Amino acid sequence: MMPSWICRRKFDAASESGGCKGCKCKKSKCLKLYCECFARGEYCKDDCSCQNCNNEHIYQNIILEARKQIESRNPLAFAPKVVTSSPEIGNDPNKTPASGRHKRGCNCKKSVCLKKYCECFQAGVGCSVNCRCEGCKNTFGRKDGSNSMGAEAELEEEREEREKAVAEQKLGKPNTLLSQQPKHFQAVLEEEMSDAVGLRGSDGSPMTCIKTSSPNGKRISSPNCDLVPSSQVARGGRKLILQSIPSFPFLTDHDHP
DNA sequence: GAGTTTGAAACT
DNA sequence: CAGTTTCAAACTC
Repeated sequence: MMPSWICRRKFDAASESGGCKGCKCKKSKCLKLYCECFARGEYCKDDCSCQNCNNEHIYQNIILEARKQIESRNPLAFAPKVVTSSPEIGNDPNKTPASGRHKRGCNCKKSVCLKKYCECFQAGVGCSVNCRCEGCKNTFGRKDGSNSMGAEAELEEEREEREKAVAEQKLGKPNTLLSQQPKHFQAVLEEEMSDAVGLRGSDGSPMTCIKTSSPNGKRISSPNCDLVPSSQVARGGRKLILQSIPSFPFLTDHDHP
């Protein structure tokens, strides 16, 4: 039987779009971040068509080992990738997920951040200064914050592009683009999120959080930057609260740093 | 449905 | 740690 907590997206946020389709892993045994289920902190499920899957309840120990290994490499590997703004946005047509940002940013070169290869676009958020993308055209927001055209024309163009992109996504497969992040991975903001998720102050100047960058350009944001300092109060008195990140339930019980 | 493209993740 | 390989999703035909 499948525990009810598995793949909540299937039952709530993505219930309309069928966004949670399950993985199709063949070689990773669903024990690496390549596996979407594993990466989300979920067991594989009936929808999956994976092979040699070890991401099942009966392999708890194996999963635990795999997680430890991955976390040893990147402690934030299972942290939410995207910090979205408050849930109410989903109900407000005037607001978009672009208010959120992908924490590590993307590294797109050819997709110009207009396809779901782009993690930012896929999550329905704009690119940010965290991104190292080339030719960014992310319709949810570009990393250069390009409002150079200024004004409403730009906004209108972006809106059209976004709608077009969303429509295209919807045509073939169910669109997960705008689906909510798993609720257990969702960040909640009190008041409003600062621009670019704490990367900029209200005056647009860079925040003081330190971003480290690893070789090959991959960045690992500092915990202070990602999770907001202990005060949890960003400049301007805005407060960011990351909700708990319970991945595999059995792991959260006794496997927590 | 099969094959290709893409970029993250993993590896050396 | 920079470069390369592997991987699976997204995409195209």
